[in-house]
Amino acid sequence: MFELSRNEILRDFKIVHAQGKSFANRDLVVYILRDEKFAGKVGFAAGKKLGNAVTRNRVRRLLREAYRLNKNKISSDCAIILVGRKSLIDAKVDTAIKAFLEICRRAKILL
RNA sequence: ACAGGCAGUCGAGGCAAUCGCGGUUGAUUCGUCAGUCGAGGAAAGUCCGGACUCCACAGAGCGGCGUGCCGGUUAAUUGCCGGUGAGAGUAAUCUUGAAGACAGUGUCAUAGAAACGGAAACCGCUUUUUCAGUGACAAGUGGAUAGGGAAAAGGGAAUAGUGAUUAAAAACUAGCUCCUGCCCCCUUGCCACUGACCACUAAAAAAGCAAGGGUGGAAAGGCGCGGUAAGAGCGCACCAGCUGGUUGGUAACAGCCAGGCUUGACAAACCUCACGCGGAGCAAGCUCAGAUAGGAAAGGGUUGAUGUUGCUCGCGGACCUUUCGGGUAGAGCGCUAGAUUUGGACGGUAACGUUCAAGCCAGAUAAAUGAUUGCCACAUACAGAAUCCGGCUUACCGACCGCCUGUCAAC
Repeated sequence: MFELSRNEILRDFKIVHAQGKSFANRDLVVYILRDEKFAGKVGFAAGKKLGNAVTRNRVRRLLREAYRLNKNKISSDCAIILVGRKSLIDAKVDTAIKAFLEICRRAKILL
């Protein structure tokens, strides 16, 4: 029930990024697009500003974990992109989860 | 013990539980379940070299690029190993971009007289000439003085004669002697003036010098003795360099002998010489599927489109460019069993090679290693595979092991 399989991974980043609504706080940015075509898909990103490949990998894994543990609290009719920010580099999973849920509440996609 | 040098090893700290990810194997009631493997020494920078793929068969010349002591090693290299020269260090050891500067062209700022022409004279050293000064001195001229010689002249005494006769005297004459002594001559010292030559000093001119000073990164082999007017490889000894011979070494080179005496640096300036290099790169490239779909229009094309390297040749030989309107951007192969990993034996100083045994050790494609909790020694740097290997370079917390050198102490 907490799995994250291959076909849940988003491929069409450009469409979601361009057409989706964005929500942000101190720790992350979330793009949300309600579309049946991409329903239930998710993508994770970390820009080059965050640092080298190791730190970017770490941020992506944090986002992945935050989504994985909470995906059943979210409506599955939309595509989501999570983008990490600098404050997440040294953060623990708790802060990422808090930030993610806070944004979901604002976007009204919580079940 | 301290100081130093060389070479190497480890490194998401480990364990447990729960949730989760990629590959793969097996089972399956096709929902899943179980097993197993899963980032690095640099995965990095992309600086070299290859493998592999496509481009005639990978070709020729010019150009271009690279390399540059010698030998070896390798698939190959700007790598590595061994050696030589030079430099640094007491030493172990380290550094080295190390062909050619009498084939040519060029550069050497500032300073300095002069920066490669066998050049250049600023101070300086030396010779000659001219002029001036100083000193010393031969000599000359003049002056005063002293001594000597000679001696005009004067004077005195005595003598002789005349007088000169009886006897005498005055007077006269004579020479000798004595005294004074002009002019003249000689000598010594003194004073004044002149002063050849010599020495020194100053100036000017002409010539010689490359020793010394000074400038500079560098001043035309170094240093000493001789030599010289002063100097100079001008001569000699030693050292450095060059050329030739010879011995050793595969060679770089080293040793010895002889020679004439000597050639600045820069080639990471152009250049010369030798050797090497075809180009593009896994988004290479191949296959399948799919789309009204092997579209349409214009232009150029076998008198050569286009490709092959920048140019020329040679080779191949039918498409190419632009615009319009669309479509696909999915899957598989390439892709990980290899110049492979570990261990041993043998050969080699070594790099490395040969061989035997055992093993399989990431293969993703929005891209897999994470999260939480607890315990332990409590502390983690640089950092994340994308076709693969061999090197180089750079980054780095902390630790460990071995060998070697020097100093001190003890024996």
